[in-house]
Order: sequence, then structure tokens, then C-alpha cells
Amino acid sequence: MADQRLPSRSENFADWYNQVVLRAELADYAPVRGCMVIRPYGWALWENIRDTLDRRFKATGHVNAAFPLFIPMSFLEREQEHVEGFSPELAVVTIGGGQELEEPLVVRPTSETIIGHMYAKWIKSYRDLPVLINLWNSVVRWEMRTKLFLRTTEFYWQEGHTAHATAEEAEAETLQMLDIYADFAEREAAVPVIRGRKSQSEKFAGAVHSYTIEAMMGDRRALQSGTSHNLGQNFAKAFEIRYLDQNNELQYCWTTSWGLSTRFIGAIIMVHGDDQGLILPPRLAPHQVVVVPIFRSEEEKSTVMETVERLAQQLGERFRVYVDRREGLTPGFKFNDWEMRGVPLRVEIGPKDVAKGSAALARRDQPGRAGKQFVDQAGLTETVASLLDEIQASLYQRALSFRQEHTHQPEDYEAFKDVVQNGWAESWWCGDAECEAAIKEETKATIRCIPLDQPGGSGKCIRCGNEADEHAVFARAY
RNA sequence: CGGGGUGUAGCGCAGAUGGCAGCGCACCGCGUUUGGGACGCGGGGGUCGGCGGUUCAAGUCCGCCCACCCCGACCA
Repeated sequence: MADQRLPSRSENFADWYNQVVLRAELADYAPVRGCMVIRPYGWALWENIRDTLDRRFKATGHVNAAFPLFIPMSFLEREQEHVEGFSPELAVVTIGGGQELEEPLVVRPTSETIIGHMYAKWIKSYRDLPVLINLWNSVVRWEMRTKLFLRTTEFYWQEGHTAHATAEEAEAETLQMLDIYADFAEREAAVPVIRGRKSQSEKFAGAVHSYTIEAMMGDRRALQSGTSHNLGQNFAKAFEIRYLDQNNELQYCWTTSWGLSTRFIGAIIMVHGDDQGLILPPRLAPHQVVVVPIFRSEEEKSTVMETVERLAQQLGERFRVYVDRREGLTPGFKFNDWEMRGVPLRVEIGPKDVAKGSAALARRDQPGRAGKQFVDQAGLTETVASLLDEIQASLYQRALSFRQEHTHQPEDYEAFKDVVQNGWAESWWCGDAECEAAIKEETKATIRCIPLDQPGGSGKCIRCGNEADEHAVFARAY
């Protein structure tokens, strides 16, 4: 049936994206403007992202805690740049229990300020440092324009907040967390990223400088997929986060913050998906393997289900396996349904397989009949293991090649303007904010980052022709 | 905030000139089906976004309001 197809990705990427999110049951629109419900399948994906990140945080000495949703308005106002950056998008509570509040409460847009307040209380001595706390929570930013996962009024994320004795230590932490994000993105999500520094105009409000991982989506636009900020002593000074050093001298701390949000789910969708729907990387997929039983009669059903349950049990020891026991749906329908939902590997078991001791495997990264193969039930676990690894690796490779194909080094500004409408440009940039603003004005492209990996040497700024010693990545972004 | 669009069953839509609120999909029941999006028969489901007005009569005409989506300026 025609209306069961998705809009094509190449013709209408935005429509395709919305349809995939809704039809794969990752999320749904909530009754409040800009808000969404993350459905069980989407949340399961987030849980996998969360768990794998959390392991990395714990392994580097961080601990989790919970901080309140409400923040006194006055806290926001203590760091000038911070309040200027966030005030347009704050949700503010002015009434509680039917009474006008003495001081309005902000629904946290991020927790730097309340963290600052508490750290000031807790940190007295160099012996208290470093403080390495992470929060798993949601925050609210009143955005003008929203899009499922990519930008919603409320979103889930983690925010790490650390305090250190020295600038060097804080910078090392900031970079360490950026590396953790990059490692997560590439190894778990199969999303290749560019690590880099944000320009001053794009950095976090209140940071000294911000780092980012940038990924190229299927429509060649860039998505900031995780950020790590070196806050210097800005928040320490605003909140009096001080400690006594070994010489009994009072010093301001150096702080950092870093975050990765449910927006990353949007990246996974837009990097890997195809016209059939979602393609989830095996390491994060809620169901790594789905088993579809095929039978006609009741007799066939019982022998097929016996085999299915046995194989599922066996596979379940190593993988996240789901058996599709739904009645009254044809196998064909189920094949399409699981492809829509991006399950990396499908196992089909029918009467012929029971008789022959075989199983049909279909890999999602090669849709339709092309990705099918017939294998022995003996050794199925090993076969599945290597296939999942292969799928994970090929998704990464495919995404990387795509990014390389669409990343250009234009010769001059004319070529630059052209290239940046349909891909990324890597060019020399003089570092001047006015130049940056002009480029944005003239092309809609922004500096996504100044990559940590630099070619070295120097050149001429792509726009003004002045001496430039850094390369920047320019692109239209989400 | 500007531009555009849409509000009628869970979803997608039809309902010229006002006159019994419909179709497809989905859902429920029964039967036949089932290796790439099955079919038949039967069934349930509605304050037509809201308020007001015109009229014997409003989903339809008029006014006001609200909501949501898409495209731009701000943002993870």
C-alpha cells in the first residue's frame, strides 16, 4: 500500500525525519507546544546511550548526583554573559501554592549557577578538589522553533560539572570529556565526528571557550552533537567558589561543564537512516536481533515456535533479542515494520528452516532481499556476533565516506559560497568575528568548529584574504 | 516575532451553491490466509479546535480567539 511508504529522504528530508520518528515510535508530540513524549522504543535507545556514557564517566572518576529543577532568578543574574545568553529562553515560575513568589524561580535551562552556589559551600581546601559530578536530568529552554529530538522545549541530557585547582587541570578535563564524547559517537553510535573548538560567537554563554563534536547529517547539514566547556574562573568568581591552597592562600577554582542530550538520537536517525526508515547501530539498538516466526498451520506453528524459542534463548545470552509473536500479521508486514524501526539484524525461521536446520538472516544496512542470507542454526550465535560487528563497522565507514565526499576545500570565496550550500567547507579563517558574521550573512553557513586537528602552517582567510593560521569547518547547521 | 499552512473518528482526508456527518487506513469479532506491506463478512468509534453572531436550520456564512505544523531570525 502506497501510504505505508515514507517520504523519500532525498526529496524531502525534513518530512522523512518527522515520519521516521513518529512511525518508528521513538517519540510523539505532546499537548504542549514544542514538547514531546519519548516513547518506550526511543527511551530504550536513550537508556543505551546513557548507560554507555555513564560507564565512561564513572571510569574517569565522575559520580552522579541530582540537583533541583528550580533555580532562584538572582542566581542566573550573577554571571553577566550567562544571563544574557539564556534570558530569552527561560521559563519562569512566579506563583507557588497559589501565592505570588517573593523571588521568581527559573526552570533550569542548565545548572551551572546552582552548581556554583553549592560548590562554593562544599569546597574549602585544595584537598576537596577536584569535584567531578555529573547530572542526568532534563532542562527547559523556551525555543522559538522546535523539532523532534533536535530542539524541544524540554530535553533530557547529562550535564557534567567539575571544579579544579588549576587552569591546566580544567583544560585537561574539558578535553578529556570531549574525547569521551567523540569515542562514544564513533564507537557506539557509528557517527563520525570532528572535534574542535567553537568560535567566540558560538561558544557557551559564560564559558572561556567551548569544544564541540560536529557530525554531518544525511542532508549534509552539521549537527553539534555534544559540547564541553572550559568555564575558566567565570563561575567561580560569580559564585565565590574558592579554596585554600597548600600555602594557605585563597584561590578561585577553575570549572568545566559538558553535556550531551537526546538530540544525539536525532543525529543517529539522520546519519544512518534510509528510505526504508531507521537504521540503528547494533551497539545502541534496543533490539539488536528480531526473530520473525513464519508458519501456516497450527502444527507448523508449534514446531516453528519451538525452534524460535530455542534459538532466541540461545541468542539472548549474548544479544538483545526480541521475538515477534504478534498474531494475524503476515511475515512480510513484520519485515517492513522492523526495517522501519531500524533493527540491525532480523532472523526469520519458517518450516523450511526447521526441516533443514537453517535460518534466514537479513541485515538492515542492506535493505530488502539484498541483505538476506541463509545460514546454519549451528553456530548461529557466532554468525550473529560477527554480522553485528560488520554492520556496526560498515555504518561507520559509510557515514565517514559520506562526510569526506561532501567536505570541500574551496579555492576562493565564490567556490566557498557554492560548496557550503550542499556540504561542508574547510578553509583558512582569519579569526575575525566580523568576517565570521559576514560569511553567515552571505551564505547562512556558520563556523561549526576550529578542528583540533590542524593542517599546520598558514594561509589566506577564505573571505577577507588576510593572514590566517587556523582552519575552520563551515556549514549550514541545525 | 515575520511569512505560509492546517484544525471534521486514533491517523490521512472528503464534505460547490447552508438541509440526516462520510471515505480510506487503523481498531474489535468471526473465518480463510501467512517465506517481502493478505482477504471476506460483520462491528464500535464524532461536543466538526473554542466562543459568539446571522438563519427555521451552520462542519459549511460572518467576527473574535486558541492550538499545532512548515519556512526564516535565536539556540544543545
